Amino acid sequence: MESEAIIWQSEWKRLKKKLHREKYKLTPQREATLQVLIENEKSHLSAEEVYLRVKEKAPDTGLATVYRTLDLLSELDILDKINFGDGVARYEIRQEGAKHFHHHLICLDCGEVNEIQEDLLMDVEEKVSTKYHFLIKDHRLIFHGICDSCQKQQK
Amino acid sequence: MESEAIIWQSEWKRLKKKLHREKYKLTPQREATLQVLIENEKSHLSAEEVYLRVKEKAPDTGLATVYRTLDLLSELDILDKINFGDGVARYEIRQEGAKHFHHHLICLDCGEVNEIQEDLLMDVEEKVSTKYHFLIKDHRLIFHGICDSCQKQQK
DNA sequence: CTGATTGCAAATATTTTGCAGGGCC
DNA sequence: GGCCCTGCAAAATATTTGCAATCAG
Repeated sequence: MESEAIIWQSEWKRLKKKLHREKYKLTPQREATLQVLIENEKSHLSAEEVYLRVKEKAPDTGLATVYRTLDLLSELDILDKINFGDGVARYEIRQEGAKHFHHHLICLDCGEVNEIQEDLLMDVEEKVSTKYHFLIKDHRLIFHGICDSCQKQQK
Repeated sequence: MESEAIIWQSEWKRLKKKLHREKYKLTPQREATLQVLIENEKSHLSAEEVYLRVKEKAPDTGLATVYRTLDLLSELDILDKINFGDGVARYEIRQEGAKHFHHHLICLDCGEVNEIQEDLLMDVEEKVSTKYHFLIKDHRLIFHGICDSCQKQQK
C-alpha cells in the first residue's frame, strides 16, 4: 500500500531528526534497529528477537549493541520498554503525541498480545492525581483474560 | 494491636487450609515463606528479599526452595507475582475476595512503590470486555510519576 | 513407608560492563 | 586527534533444574 510507505517514511524522518537533535550518531546498527522496530510496530519484540532481525540487515551487529541501542532509544522516548511479567523486556515504537496511550490484552490461553488504542484512563488519572497528590507521567495497563477466538474454541 | 494478631491468625489458618486442600505438604520452609509474605504484606518483596527474611526463621532454607515455594503459592493464587519493569519479580499476598484489586504508584524519583486500594477500573473493564469480546480475568495498572514528597522537595 | 520436598551446585537466561579497536567530524 | 560507538568476551543478575538425601503425612 502506497500510503503505508509514506507513513513509514515520515516516521523514519521524524526519528532520524530526533536522534540528530540529541547529538547521537545514526550508525548502521541504530538504523537497522530502528527499522526493525518500525517494521514490527505491533509485535512487542524482545531484545533477542530484535537482535535476530537486526542481524539480517546488519550481520555484524552484536547483541550488546542492540541492548545499548534499545536503552538509548528508550531514554529518548522513541521506544517504550514494557514488561508483561514473563521475565523478558519488550520494546515498541512510541506513538507520536505524548498522550496517545494504548493498553494490552494478554490472552491466558494462547498468549497473544493485542493492543487497544483508546485512552481509557482520563477519569482515573484525574482521580488519582488529585486524591494522592501524585504527578502522573505515564501508566501501564494490562488485562489478562481470554481472547475472543479462544472463548469460541472452548465451546 | 490485638486485632492485628487476630487478623493474622485467621489469614494464617485460611492459607494452611488451602495448601492442605490441594494436597501440598506444609513444610517449615513453606511455613516460613508464608509468614514472611504475610508480615510484609505491603512491601513488594523480591525473591531474594523473601529468601533473606526466610533464612532468619529457617536458616537452612535454600534460595531455590524459596523460588519453588513462591511459584507454588502463585499457582494457588495465594500470591500475586508482579513485575514493575526493573527485571525483578516481586510477590505479595493476594487479598481475600477476588475483586479486591489494588494498583501501584511508582515514583520515578525516589523509587518508592505505593498502593492504592480502590477499584478504579469497573467502567473501563465493562467497556473493554464488550468492545473487544475479551473475557477479563485480572488486570495490572501501574502509574509512573512523582510522589507527593518528591514534588515538595523539588520546589 | 513413600512420594513429595529439599539443599546444593551446576545450568540457563537475560542483561550489563570492560576494553581495545574503528570510524566520523 | 578526540570522542562516540562498536564487537567481543567476561561479568553480573535472576531464575531454573538435576539429583541424592531427607522429611511430612
